[in-house]
Amino acid sequence: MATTPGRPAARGSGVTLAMVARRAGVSPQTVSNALNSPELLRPDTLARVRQAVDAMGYRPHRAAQALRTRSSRLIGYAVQPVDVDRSTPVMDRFLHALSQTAQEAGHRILLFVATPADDGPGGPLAAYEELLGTYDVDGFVLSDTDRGDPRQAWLEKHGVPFAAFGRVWSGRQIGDWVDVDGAAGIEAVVDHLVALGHERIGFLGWPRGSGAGDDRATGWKRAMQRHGLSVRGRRAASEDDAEQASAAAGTLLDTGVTAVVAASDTLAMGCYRALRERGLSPGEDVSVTGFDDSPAATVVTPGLTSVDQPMASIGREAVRLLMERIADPERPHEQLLLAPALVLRDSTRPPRAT
Amino acid sequence: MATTPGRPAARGSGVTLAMVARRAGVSPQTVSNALNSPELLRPDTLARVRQAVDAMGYRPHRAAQALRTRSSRLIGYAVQPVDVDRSTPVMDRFLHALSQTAQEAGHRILLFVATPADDGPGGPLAAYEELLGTYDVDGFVLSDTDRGDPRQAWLEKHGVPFAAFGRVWSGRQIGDWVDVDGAAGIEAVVDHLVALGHERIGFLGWPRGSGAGDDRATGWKRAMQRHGLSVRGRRAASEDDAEQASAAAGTLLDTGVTAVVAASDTLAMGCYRALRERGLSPGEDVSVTGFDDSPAATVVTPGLTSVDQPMASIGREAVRLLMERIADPERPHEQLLLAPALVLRDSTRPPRAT
DNA sequence: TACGGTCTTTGGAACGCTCCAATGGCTGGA
DNA sequence: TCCAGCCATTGGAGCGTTCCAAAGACCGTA
Repeated sequence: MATTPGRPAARGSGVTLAMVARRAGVSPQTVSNALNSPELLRPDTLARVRQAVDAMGYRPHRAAQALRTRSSRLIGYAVQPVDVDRSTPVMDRFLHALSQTAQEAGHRILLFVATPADDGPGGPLAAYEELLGTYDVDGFVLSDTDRGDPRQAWLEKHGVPFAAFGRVWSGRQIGDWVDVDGAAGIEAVVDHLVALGHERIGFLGWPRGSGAGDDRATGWKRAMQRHGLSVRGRRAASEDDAEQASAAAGTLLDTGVTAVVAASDTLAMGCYRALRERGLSPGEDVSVTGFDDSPAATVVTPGLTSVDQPMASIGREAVRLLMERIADPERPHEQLLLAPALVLRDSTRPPRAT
Repeated sequence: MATTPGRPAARGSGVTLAMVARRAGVSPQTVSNALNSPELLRPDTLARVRQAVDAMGYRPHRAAQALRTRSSRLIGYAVQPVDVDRSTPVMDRFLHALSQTAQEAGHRILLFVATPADDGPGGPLAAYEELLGTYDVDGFVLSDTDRGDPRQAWLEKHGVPFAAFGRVWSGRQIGDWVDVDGAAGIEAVVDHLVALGHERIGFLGWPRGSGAGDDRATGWKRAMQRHGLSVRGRRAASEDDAEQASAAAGTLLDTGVTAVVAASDTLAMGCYRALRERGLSPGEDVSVTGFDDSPAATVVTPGLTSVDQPMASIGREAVRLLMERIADPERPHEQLLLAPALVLRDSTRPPRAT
């Protein structure tokens, strides 16, 4: 009679294990077993307990479980400050996949802010340490891993389970990660352009030194060489900003390229701008491609051919890797490289007849 | 000696209140007081306890605190499925502000997925109910509130603290919320265009029925009337999709408008497309404005004049409202309307000489 | 009827913290 | 000297769960 079944009180049912036990005529431990190790119970007892559980709208108290089992079933994820959104145009999709998968595995995502720079006491790891110190989380999902990122090594050293979106860019590989094969994505782009008839294909990237950026540049170079095409003087670099990119793209265009492969959608947009400033039409006069398949790619005219990172799969895999690591800290590391997908739009067409 | 200060073990210090108490020569309760109600202690005792705390690297165990105080210090936030990203182009900023503010107030954000549609058992509220039943969260932050959204009423009825980003669009106002004054934002846009010399200003919105969309349309109408300008036949509508918007924008352009005010950046991009299809130049031939100041607005050519929603402030205020509601469930409701900021770029210029 | 073995259920304690009520020390006034 | 009154501190219990070890039920066999 405590609560109507199917419509438990919102704010915690107020029903405890002990109450259910009394009603079912068993001990609290048996109710606990009914929920956590049903195979231990005799079928009729199990049925009786389950009925009591349902009738009373019982829900276990997470804090009590966490205290006893020393596991919060929470996964920490650091949200990046906005001004570092360089490589995070589509993080919504990632976060959703993370939450969804975690939830299906009985866990949830806990957000926290961590300054990636060394400011704040204790450096960039202070926030991670804090969460662990209070037994707040069972592990972490990392993203935006960068060259010289201290996090993986630190977490591994302290025996903390984690899974990263992004490989380790310098030194030996550490821990479990999923990443996108950026080089392969760019190679697919080049192959596509070559199939259309392009030969003078430029690359507009970021300044050397960023892991993902150099990876993408490698893909371009590799594909060009595979097709026997020259890369000399066909490469320009700019920060990830449309205005700056426009200038860099200009120098590329002046070399007479018929297509520009950009390392990000933002850079590609800079290329659009450079073309328009010259009275040229993106797509028609010079083909342009981006990377990320951000909302801007769909919305712009002409639609931007881009490389779609499978964010949902990445999120799913990251959580899976973490769950397995938590279940078995000794298992061998797993490292996944996912292939991105080429999304064709109007910005890539056969070159103008020369 | 348990742990080196400044470098506590990562995985929970392993130090408990009782250990600190023993070392400081006081009772556990006194240590607890030192941390939670320092004003109760004699200064010298406080100092002694604090020293012990620091020396041993003590951190309270969140689960134990949560169990005893019946408060998890967690705030639930439902991440939207990606395909419903209509009004969520810049949620990253919002989430960051949420996390940051919550963290400063000693709370954290817990993500969960809730299908907004009625699918799944228990309808759209099942996920909220689940979180409450297990005492997982102290309250919720809502976003993407829509006409007929059942959440506010349900939460209020069950006495659950919450704060919404978005007013209640139908019926009486419920609970605490922050929202952006979309009408005012659009009015500012119109004022700006009028100041440039425009008179034939069209509005490209969403189909009637969405709260935010109708609000923005109202702003346009109000400003037009204030300036004594006609709105007849100057309004078109489309789903939030560049391709569809392009068609709708075309009909507007055919009426001879010199400027188009769009209800979103995506719609504005559709307008760019319609102009280009007609061999016209956005900005030069027809001024265009958007709403959201999404990344696309910066990146596109010409840069899109848009209305920036102060996502950081919204997130901050939402958490503040929630914290105050938790602290005092009886306090009168607070409802905030924040003014968005006009961001001028190259897409708005004086009309061509007629 | 007694007995070893398996399967099922139970009792008690413990996780680490904070609530509540009560203790003891101290001061100042009668 | 004694006691009321205040302040700082303490003891004990309990939040709701699961761990561990042990008890009981039940079976077939001797």
